[in-house]
Amino acid sequence: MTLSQLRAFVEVAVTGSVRQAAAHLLVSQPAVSAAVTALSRDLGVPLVARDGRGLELTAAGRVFAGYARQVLGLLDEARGAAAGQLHPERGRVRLAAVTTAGEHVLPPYLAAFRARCPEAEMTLEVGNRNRVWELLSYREVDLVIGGRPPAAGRFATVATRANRLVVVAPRSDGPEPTNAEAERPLPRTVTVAELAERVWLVREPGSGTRGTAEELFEDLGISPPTLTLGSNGAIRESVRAGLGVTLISRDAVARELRLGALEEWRGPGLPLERSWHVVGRADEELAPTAALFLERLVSPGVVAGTEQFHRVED
Amino acid sequence: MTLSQLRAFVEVAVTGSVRQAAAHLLVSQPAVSAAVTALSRDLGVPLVARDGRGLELTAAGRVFAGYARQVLGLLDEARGAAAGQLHPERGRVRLAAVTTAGEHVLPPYLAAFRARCPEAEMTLEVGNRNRVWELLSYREVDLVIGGRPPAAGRFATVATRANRLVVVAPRSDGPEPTNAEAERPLPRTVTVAELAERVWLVREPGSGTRGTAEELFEDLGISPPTLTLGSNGAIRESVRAGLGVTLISRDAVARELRLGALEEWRGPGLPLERSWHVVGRADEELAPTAALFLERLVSPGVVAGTEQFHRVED
DNA sequence: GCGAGTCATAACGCTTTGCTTATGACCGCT
DNA sequence: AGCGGTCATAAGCAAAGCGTTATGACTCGC
Repeated sequence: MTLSQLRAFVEVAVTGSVRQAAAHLLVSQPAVSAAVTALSRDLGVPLVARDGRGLELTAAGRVFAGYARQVLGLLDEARGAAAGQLHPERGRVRLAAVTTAGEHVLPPYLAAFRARCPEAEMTLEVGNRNRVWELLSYREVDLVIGGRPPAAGRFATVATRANRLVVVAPRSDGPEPTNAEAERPLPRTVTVAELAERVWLVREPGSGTRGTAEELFEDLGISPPTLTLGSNGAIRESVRAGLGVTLISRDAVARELRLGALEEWRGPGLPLERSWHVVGRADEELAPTAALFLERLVSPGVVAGTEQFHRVED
Repeated sequence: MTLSQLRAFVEVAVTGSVRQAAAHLLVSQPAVSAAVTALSRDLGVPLVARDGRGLELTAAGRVFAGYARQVLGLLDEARGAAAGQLHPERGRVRLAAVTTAGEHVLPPYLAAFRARCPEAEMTLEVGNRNRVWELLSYREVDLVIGGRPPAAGRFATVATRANRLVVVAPRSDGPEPTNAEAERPLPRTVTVAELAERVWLVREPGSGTRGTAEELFEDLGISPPTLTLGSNGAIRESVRAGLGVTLISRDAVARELRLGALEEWRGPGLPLERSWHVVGRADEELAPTAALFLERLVSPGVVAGTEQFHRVED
C-alpha cells in the first residue's frame, strides 16, 4: 500500500470518476486506474465496481475511503505540526470558511496575520456550509469560520463574533426613505405582508444563509417567490438592480449600506442575531501555527474599526 | 514520504534507538537510519538529534511521532474495516487486555468467538494498564478489556462484568480455617491490624492492581511491608509458598480458592467490588468484526459456568 | 448498430524505495 | 589511548512504484 495509492483512491471516491480524479491529480487515467486496482488487491477487497458507463464504490470502498481521507488529512496535519513546532511563525494554518465569512469577515484578519507572521503559510478554502464541516471532520483543515457547527461531529467552538443577518432592499425601493437627504438611509420598518409579496433572492441549497432564510419564511408563515443565485456577490448586485430583496449577513453588505446603495428593512424578529463561530476539532490540540493565528484573531486591536472575535471560554 | 518510512520512524520513537528499531523491524540498522533521514529531509525539520552514544527525538520529532503512530493505527484499522465490511466473520478484531483479564477472563470468550467465527483474525496484546490505554488511543487496537479507563482520553465503555478483588493468603496461614474438613475453606474475617503486619506482594508500577492495592493501604491507614513481583502468576505462587498475602482479582485465583490452595480474607471494605470494562474509542464506530466479537461477548450462554459480560446502556 | 464516453489492461521505461554490506564518525567508559 | 557501542554515510543492487501511450471491453444514447 502506498500513500499515492490512497490519494488516488480518495480522489476517485470524492469525484466518483477515474477520469476526473486523473484530471485533478494531473496524471493519466490509467495511472489512477492502476493505483485503485493495486490498492484493492492489497486489501483483498474490491473497492469499486463498474456501474454502467462509470463506476461506484462498494460498501468496503465507502468505508475505506472515509478512513483513507482521514489518514491523509492527519498526515498533512502532521507535516504542519512538525514544521510549526520549531518555528510556529513559519508553520502553516489551514482554514476553511463559508462564503460570506471568507469574503467579508476574514480578509482583514488574514492581512493582519500575514503582516505579523509573513513566513507562515496560509491556506483558505471557501465553500458552503456542508463543505467546510466536511473538511474539518476529515482533518483537511485546522479551523473553520462559519455558522454554528452541526450537532453531530466532535467540534469545539473556540471564538465567536456577532453575525447580524439583515433584510436588504434597493435604496429606491418602496416609499421614500425617512431621511432621503442623508447619504445613509435609516432602516425602514416593514410588515410581514410587505415581506411576503416581494421576490426573495436566496443562495444555493447547502448554503447556511439559505437555510436560515427558509427558517425565517417558516417563522413568519410566508412563502414568497424566490430566485436562487449561487453567490453573495450575484445576490447583492441583483438586489441593487431591483430584482428583489434578500436576507444576508450585514458583513457582506456593510459598504453598500454605508454608501446608501442598499437599505435595511426591519421587521418582526429582524434583524436576526447570529454568530460567526471559529471551530476546531474537539478531540485534539490545535496545531501550533493555527494556535498562533487564533491568538491574533482574538487579540484586541488587530483589526481596527470592525467588530472583534472573542475567545470562547470553556 | 512513505509509509515504511513512517513505520521506521515510529519504531525509533518508541524504542528510542535506531538499532533496536531495526531489530524489531527485521532489517539492518542503516535501513532504518536512511528511512529516518529521508523522512526528516522531506519534512524539512530534524526529527532526531544525536545524544551522546544514542539519540533523542526533537520537539518536532515527538509531535510528529504521535501523529505518525495515529496514522498507522488508523490505516491498520481501515484495512480491517474494509476486509470486514463484506464478511465480518472473516475480518479482524484487535484486542488488548490487562494481564489478569487477558490470562483469566478473556480466554473462554476468545475460544467461544473462535468456534463461532473460525475465519476471523484475532490479535490480543497483553500489557499493563498504561500500555493498553496507549494502544487504544493510538488506534492500534479496537477494544480494550481492563479496569476503568482514564478520565483523560475519549474512551467509551461498551460492556462490563464484575471484578472482585480479594485478599488471599496461603491455606495454612493463621489459625485453622473454620471448616478445615471441607475442601474449600470459608473466607476468614480479619482485622486491619492483621492486614497491617503481613508482607504484601504487589505488582509492578503501572499495573492497575498495584494502584488499587496502594489505594487500599491508604484507606485502611496502613503501610505494610511490600514485595514487588512482575506477574500475577509469580504472585499467586509466592502467596501459595507462604511469602505473604496479596490483593488480586478473584478471576486470577478462582481455581486455587476452589481447590483450597489459597484462602480468602474478608475485612473492612473487603473484598473490593470493581468491574472489568470493555472499552472502545468514543468518537467512532466499532469495526464490523470487533462489533461481532462484542455481540458474542455479551450474549448469554456463550461461556457457560462463569459470570457474564453485560452491555453498557447509554 | 454505431459513435462517444468511461474504465481496464498491456507493454514499456524511468525513478524511487528499500535492502544489503562495508566503513567512517562520534561518544563514553576503563 | 584504546575499545565497544551507536548511528551516519557510501556504494551497489533488486524490486516496486509510478508514469506514459496504445488498445480493448463495455454502456449508453442517437
